[in-house]
Amino acid sequence: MARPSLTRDEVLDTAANLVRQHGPEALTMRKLAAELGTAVTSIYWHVGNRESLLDALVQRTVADLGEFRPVGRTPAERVVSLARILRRRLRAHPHLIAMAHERGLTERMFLPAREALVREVHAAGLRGARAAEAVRAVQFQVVGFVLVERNRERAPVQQPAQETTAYDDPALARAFARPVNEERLFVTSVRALTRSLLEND
Amino acid sequence: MARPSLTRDEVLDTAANLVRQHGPEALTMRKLAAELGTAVTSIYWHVGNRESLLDALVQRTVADLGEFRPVGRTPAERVVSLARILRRRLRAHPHLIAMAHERGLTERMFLPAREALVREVHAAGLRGARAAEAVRAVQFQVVGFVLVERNRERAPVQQPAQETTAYDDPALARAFARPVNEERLFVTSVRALTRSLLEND
DNA sequence: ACCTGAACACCGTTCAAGT
DNA sequence: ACCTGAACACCGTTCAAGT
Repeated sequence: MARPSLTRDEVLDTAANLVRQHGPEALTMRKLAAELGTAVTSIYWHVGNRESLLDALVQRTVADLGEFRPVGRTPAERVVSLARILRRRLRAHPHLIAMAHERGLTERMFLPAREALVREVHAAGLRGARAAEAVRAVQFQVVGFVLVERNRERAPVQQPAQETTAYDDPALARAFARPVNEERLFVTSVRALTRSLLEND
Repeated sequence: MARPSLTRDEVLDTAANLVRQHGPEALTMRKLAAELGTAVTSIYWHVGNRESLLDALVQRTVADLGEFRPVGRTPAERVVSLARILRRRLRAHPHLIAMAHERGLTERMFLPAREALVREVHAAGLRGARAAEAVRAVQFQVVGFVLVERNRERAPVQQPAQETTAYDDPALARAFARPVNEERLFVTSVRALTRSLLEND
């Protein structure tokens, strides 16, 4: 006993815990079964297979990202604030990003913020296809940035990358030698992109 | 016989072929050994293990990306052209992007283009830390975009994503319903980012 | 220096059988 | 409707033994 009846939610919860603590590669059907105190095969009845289990995990997490309340006085400022919120929320689930990416669910990750972004782009005076393109540009930018950034974190040695070229610009060489300030680079990038996109020329 | 002596390069070549034809997940040590006509364990002598084999594959491919010759009259135009070249080269190796990413080698992918980018940013009048930041912003943008884009291609059903919200902008709703024109979105994004970054204000 | 087969410790998944 | 154990078809890797 001690196991009244296995539910799909229980499977998902336990799986989510395993992922949170040891990463997605540690989530094997057999370990999960052990954790749940059931036979491996029981899991299959509830979630189909490993792939759809991970899919479900990603979807649940993305759905839980919460609401997006922008701050700032101009639409551009508010877009930047939305980007920062989305980045922070995604980074709060360290494994989500890679998991969603590996499962082809990257796009899902920026859907929660889309509505809020549309509102700001509208406020800036863009409509129709032009507005949609601006929203998509920001979405690709934010999610792409977070993907690259997360990747750098778990990157290996981070070799100096044969910094042979001198560039005739010592300050630039020093800047490249320093580690990247990601928050700063992110804000600079999003601000630069947004400024151009929201210009009504 | 028929196998005079196994070399590291031969292992890498055959592995690269397997990946090109069937994707990285099809590259198992056992299949590779069968393809090579050797014992599985021989491979280990030459390349260490599966992980470093894939690392070597990524590095070799990235090193083969070739030179970057920008076109255009203004630095901004030339930066955009560099971004397009890099994107095209990366997309020419469909599995490279995901492989590099999964291995924490994402950063490697944009090193070949860095030197050329620095030149243009210098030509635009930026120096030092400011120039380095502009280069990095473009690099993150390009690689992030390609990551997101590649991911969308192998994405599942591409569910309409509960397009419940009406937005009060039918043209925008239609734009979101249409598939993304990625080349166009890419150029728009890079151009927008570059324009702001290269402004000397 | 290079190659081998056997063995270990894992996987995900299927399926017939149980209650 | 739900759970089980046994079995299948894979993996990557190690290691002692060969030449």
